[in-house]
Amino acid sequence: MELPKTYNPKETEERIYKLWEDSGYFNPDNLPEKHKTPFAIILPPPNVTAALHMGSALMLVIQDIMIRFERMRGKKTLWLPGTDHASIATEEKFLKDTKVSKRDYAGKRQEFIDLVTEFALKNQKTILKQMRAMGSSLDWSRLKFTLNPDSINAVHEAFIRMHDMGLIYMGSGKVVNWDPKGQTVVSDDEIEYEPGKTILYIFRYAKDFPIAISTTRPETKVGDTAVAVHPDDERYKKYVNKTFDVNFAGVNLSIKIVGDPFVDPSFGTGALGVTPAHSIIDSEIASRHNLPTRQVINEYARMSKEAGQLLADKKTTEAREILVDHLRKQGLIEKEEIIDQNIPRAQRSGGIIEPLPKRHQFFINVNKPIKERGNKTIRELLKEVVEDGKIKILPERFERIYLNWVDNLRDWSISRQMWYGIRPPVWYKPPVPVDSNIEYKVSKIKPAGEGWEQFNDTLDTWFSSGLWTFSTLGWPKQTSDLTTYHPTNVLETAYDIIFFWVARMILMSKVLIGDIPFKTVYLHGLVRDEKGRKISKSLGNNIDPLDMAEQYGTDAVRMAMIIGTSVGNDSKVSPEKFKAYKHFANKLWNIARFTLMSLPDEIDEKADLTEKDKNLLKQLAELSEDITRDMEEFRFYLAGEKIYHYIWHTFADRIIEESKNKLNDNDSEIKKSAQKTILRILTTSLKLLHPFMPFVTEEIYSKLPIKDKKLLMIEDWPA
RNA sequence: GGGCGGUUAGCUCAGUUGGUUAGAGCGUCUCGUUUACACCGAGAAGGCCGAGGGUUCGAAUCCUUCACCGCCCACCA
Repeated sequence: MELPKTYNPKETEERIYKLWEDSGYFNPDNLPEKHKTPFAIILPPPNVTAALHMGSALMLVIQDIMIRFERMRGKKTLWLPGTDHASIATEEKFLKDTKVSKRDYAGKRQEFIDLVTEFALKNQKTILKQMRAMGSSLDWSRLKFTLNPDSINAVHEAFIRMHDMGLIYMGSGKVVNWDPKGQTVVSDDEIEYEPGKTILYIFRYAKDFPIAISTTRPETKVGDTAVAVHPDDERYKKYVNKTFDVNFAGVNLSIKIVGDPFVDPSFGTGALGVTPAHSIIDSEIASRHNLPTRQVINEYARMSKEAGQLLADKKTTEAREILVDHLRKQGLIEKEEIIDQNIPRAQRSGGIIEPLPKRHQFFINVNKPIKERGNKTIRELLKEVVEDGKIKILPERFERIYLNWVDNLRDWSISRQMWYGIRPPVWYKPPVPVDSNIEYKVSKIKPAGEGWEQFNDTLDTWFSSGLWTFSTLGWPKQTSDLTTYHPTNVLETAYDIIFFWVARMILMSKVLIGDIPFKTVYLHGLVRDEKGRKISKSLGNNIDPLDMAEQYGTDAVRMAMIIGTSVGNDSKVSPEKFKAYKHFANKLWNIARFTLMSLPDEIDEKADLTEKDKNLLKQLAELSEDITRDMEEFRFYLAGEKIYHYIWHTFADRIIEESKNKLNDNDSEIKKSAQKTILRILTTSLKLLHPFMPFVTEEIYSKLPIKDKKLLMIEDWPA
C-alpha cells in the first residue's frame, strides 16, 4: 500500500473522529462484553463564557489519555461531558463583551437573562465543537448542561434536603462580603487581596473618652457600638463592661468596653473599635458580647442616614476625608502612621468588598452536627475523607492545603444577587421588609394560597457544580448510571479551583449521598506562555489550542501539552514545542510507510523468531510494563516521553536501520523473522502511543496487514 | 504572620522517591540528499544540578541554614 510521504492531520482527524463516534464506543454501553469494570471521569464542565483556552485543552488531553488507557485495558469507561452556565462569570463576561451596564436592564430581568442565554449558547456550541477537535472520546449521548431541567431539579432537591437537615439556613442580618460593583454577595473564596498601604489613625471618639483606638477606616467608626480590649490588659481592665455615651461627629454613640482575647494588646493602642455591621471579625466579637449593630454604609458603598449629617450620602472614600478632617480640627487624632494593608476585591468584578449586614441570605452551616451522617459536621466530613485516604489528592502537597482550608472554613454564603442562574426553591410573600426576617417556604412548586413568589436571588454557581459528579448521573433518581459509576474514579482539574469546586463536590456528595464523589483527585497546573506569564486576553498572549491544532495537528498539540507537564506544576507552551511533535507524528508516519513497503501482503505468523528478534520484543515488553506502571501512577508526562523516545531513537534509529539488511536477506528465516518482528513492534508502539496521539495511530493501524482488526481505540493494551 | 513550590545545558523542562560517565525537545556547530522520513540521518559542543554546611561507601535526590523568583492561606482593627 502506498502512503503519502507526509502525514496530513487535517485530512485525517475529522474522518477518524467520525469513525470513532459512529462506532459508538465512546458510550460505555456499547463497548464489547469484556469491558466490565467501570471507570468513570466526569469532565469539569467548561464555563460557557468564551471559547476553549489552553487550560481546558490541557484538561481534555490529560483526561482523554486516562480514558483511552483504561478503555484499552478493558474497563467500562465513561467520560461524561457537560458545560457550566457559570452564573456570575458569564454575566460579567457578557457585560464586558457587549459593553452594556446591568443598570440598563433595571426591571427587565427576563430580557437580560434571554440575552445572556443566547450569548452562553453561542459559546457552548463553539466549545463542544472544540472538544471534539481535541480528539476527546467523550460520551456525547450523556451530555449535560448545568441549566438543563434535570440539573435544576437536582439543585432544588439538594437545597430542600439540606434545608430539611438544618444545614441551609437564612441568616438574619449576618455580615456578608458585599461587592458594591457587582451588586452581589460573594463567598470568602471569591475575594482576592491586593497588597497596599493605608493610614492607621489613632484617636479618641471624644476628648473625655478614656481609651484611644486605632483604625484604618475612620468613616465606619460612626457605626461603633463597643471597644474591645484584651481581658488581661492592665491598662484597660478597669473599664471593661462599662458603657460610655459619646457624641462622635454628630452621632450619639453608646460604647461598651468589652474584654475579648482576640485583641492583640501590642497593636496600636491595644484597643479596637468594634463596628459590628462593617467587619466580619467585629461582627463575631459583637455576637460574643451581645452587642447591637449599627449599619452606616449602604449597598452602593455610600454612608447611610445613620452615619449622621456630616457623612450621610457620601461615598466611603469621601466620608473618610471629611471625618479625618473633622477629627483633626477637634484635636482628637493622636497619631497617624502608614501601614501595609491588603485591599479585598471581588475576584470577578474587581469591586472593593464592603462587609455589611444583609438579610434574607442563605448560608450552609459547616459546624452543625448532621444526624443523618453520624452527627458529624461538614467540616469533619470534609476532613476525614482526606485524612483517612479515602480520597487521594495528587500532588500530595495539596492535601495539606485542602485541610488548611477546611480548618479556616466559615459558613458558606450561597445566595447571589445575580440573574443568570438557578433560583432556590424558596417562596415568600412580598413586600420584603428591610429590617426584619420574612416567612418563607421551601418547595419545588408554588405553595398553595395567594401571593407567593419565588425568591429573586440565584444560587452560587458552585452550589450546582458541587452536585456535578452525581447530578449528571441521574440523581436524585437511583439510576443504574449512578450505582455503576459513582463514586467516580478520578477528578481531574486545575489546582486553582480546589476550594471552589473540589471541596464543594466532596461536601455535597458526603452530605447528600453519604459517599465520596471520587477516589483520586489529579490536579494539573496552570498553562503559561513562553515567558511564564498567565495566559489572558488582556496580555494578548493567548495561544488558541485550536489554531495550534490546525497548524500542527491535534496529536502534536496533545503531545506537546503533556510532555514536560508534571502533576500540579505550571507549564509553558510555545509554538516551537508544537512543531517538534508535529515532526514526531510525521516520523511515525514514515516508520509506518517503511514497514508497509517492506512487508508482504500477508505476514507469515508462524515464522520462527531469531534470538535477536526475540530480544527486541522482550525489550519492548519491558518498556510496556514500565509505561503501564507510569500510566497507573499518573505519570503521563513520563510515559509519553518514554514511548516517544522508544519510537524515534530505538525503533526508527536502530531497529529499522538494522533491519534493512535482514529484510533483504536471502535467508528466508531471517527475513520472515524480521518482518514479523517489525510489524509487532509497530503494532505495540501504536497501542502504547494511542492515548497520547490517537488520530495518527488509529489511521496507521487501519492500514496494517493484521487479521481480525478492531478499532485501535478498543484494542488490548500491551500487557 | 503561617504554609507551599521553583532554582538542573543558551531556552523550556524531565530526572519514577540515594546507586554506574546527569536526560529530552528546541537552539548552535560539523558532515551527509543511501528509494521510510530533510518535518531526515550521523556526529559534536554545551551542566562544580542556586550558595554554604551536614548525613552516607555513595547526594541533583535526604537533613540544615541562606539567597532569589513565584504561589496559596490568614486579614492586625
